[in-house]
Amino acid sequence: MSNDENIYRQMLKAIVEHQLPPGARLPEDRLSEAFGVSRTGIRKVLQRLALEHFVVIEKNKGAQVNHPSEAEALEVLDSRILIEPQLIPALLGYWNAEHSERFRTMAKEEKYAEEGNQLADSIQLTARFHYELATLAGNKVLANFVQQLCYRSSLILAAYGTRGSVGCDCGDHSELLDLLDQGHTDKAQHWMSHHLRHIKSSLILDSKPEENIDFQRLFAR
Amino acid sequence: MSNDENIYRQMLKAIVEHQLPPGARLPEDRLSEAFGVSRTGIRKVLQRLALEHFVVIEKNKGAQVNHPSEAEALEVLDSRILIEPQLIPALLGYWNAEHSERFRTMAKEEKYAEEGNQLADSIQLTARFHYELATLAGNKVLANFVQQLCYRSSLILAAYGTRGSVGCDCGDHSELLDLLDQGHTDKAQHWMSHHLRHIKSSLILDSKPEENIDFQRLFAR
DNA sequence: AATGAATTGATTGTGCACAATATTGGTGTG
DNA sequence: CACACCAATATTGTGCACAATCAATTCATT
Repeated sequence: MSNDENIYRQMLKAIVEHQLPPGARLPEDRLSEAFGVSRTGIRKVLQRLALEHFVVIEKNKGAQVNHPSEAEALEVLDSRILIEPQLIPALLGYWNAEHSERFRTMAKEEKYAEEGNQLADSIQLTARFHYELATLAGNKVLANFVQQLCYRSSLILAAYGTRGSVGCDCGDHSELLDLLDQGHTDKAQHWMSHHLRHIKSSLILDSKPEENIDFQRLFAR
Repeated sequence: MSNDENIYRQMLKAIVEHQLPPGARLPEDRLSEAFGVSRTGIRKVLQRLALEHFVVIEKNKGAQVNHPSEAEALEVLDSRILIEPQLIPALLGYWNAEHSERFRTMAKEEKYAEEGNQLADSIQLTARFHYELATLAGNKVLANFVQQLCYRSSLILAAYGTRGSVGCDCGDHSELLDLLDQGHTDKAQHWMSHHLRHIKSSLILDSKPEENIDFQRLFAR
């Protein structure tokens, strides 16, 4: 694996696992000495992360971990609600016992990680479950997009999640696997939709003013 | 607008308008003197275009305009087929006479451009119609993705399109606007789906070996 | 004491130079 | 003549230095 790619993954991992909280500044000097490369390589990685909305770069002010706006948070979840259930029919065309086995293992590990309060593992496994499922539908373009949305969801949960819950409390992912094993397309789609809506509605949107506070309106006489 | 952004747009424009054909090499030196900036700025733009799949960068070999594989072409169209019709319900929630007016103008310009064989304008307007419609659905995350898919579709048509047709021959976009004006959600969704499937099926997939040409087989005696 | 200007320090933006790598054409040898 | 090896050229990869910009503190003035 190329060196850039390596740095990229480490930073992405740190962000989605909530090691680097939303809003954390990311000075190029510090990072360059941490990874032992020059600023050139760091900038490349930061620009990529910025395009994927994991960091934001302000001109002449540098990069910081993106703190998603409420609107962005809702839109990411809505995107998943629109796409992921739609992938189930294609997915079921390929579904077999081997896949079932693999995902059940993953769901178990995820459950243990959550029960054991292993935040990082729990986050990774929750995201992986969703985007590996998406990958099985056979469309790489969509699968990559879903993967990004899943990682962005992790970041969103860092900002707006109920502390302790990094994903879904409503039962666990094995319920979906049961439906897939039984070939219940409609029910599986419905489950997925409900599942994502549940996550969306569990976000704590306390309407912090965020950016661009409108003082005109706030202090209108 | 920042200088980088300006260069980015010019290059993207050149690619989607088929000025730079799929497979064209993009040497950094040449570009840097063309735009009057150093290679640093060019590399930044090229890396962004690579992430968005408009160019491909091979390590130590530089960048060239992406020549989408058949699989990629089909996946991009399938993605649009899955997403765009689903945006119609949300879209209709905001639809009004003003929008209708704007899009009808656009559809007319598009028609003239196509009849006048103004390839570049025709391509731009076709793409814009779709992604501005997507924007109206109110989800920026999805709208941006659709926009990318539309531009990638332009590139795909450069590689696999029937010469002369850069979009849709099955009637034109004003048909959709009629359905939207009448508030026929189902019919509008169906039209969009049909429209995109038509474009997909019009691709000429002649199974060119593409990359990694198997000369063994090609010149087998 | 409060306000505004100026200086300092830290950080990012950009160009340039050199190192690393791939490709092409040539050269020598079996 | 065929083959392998080597050299030359062109192009990309990476680090570094300097310029530009921003934030904060200090200083001067009223």
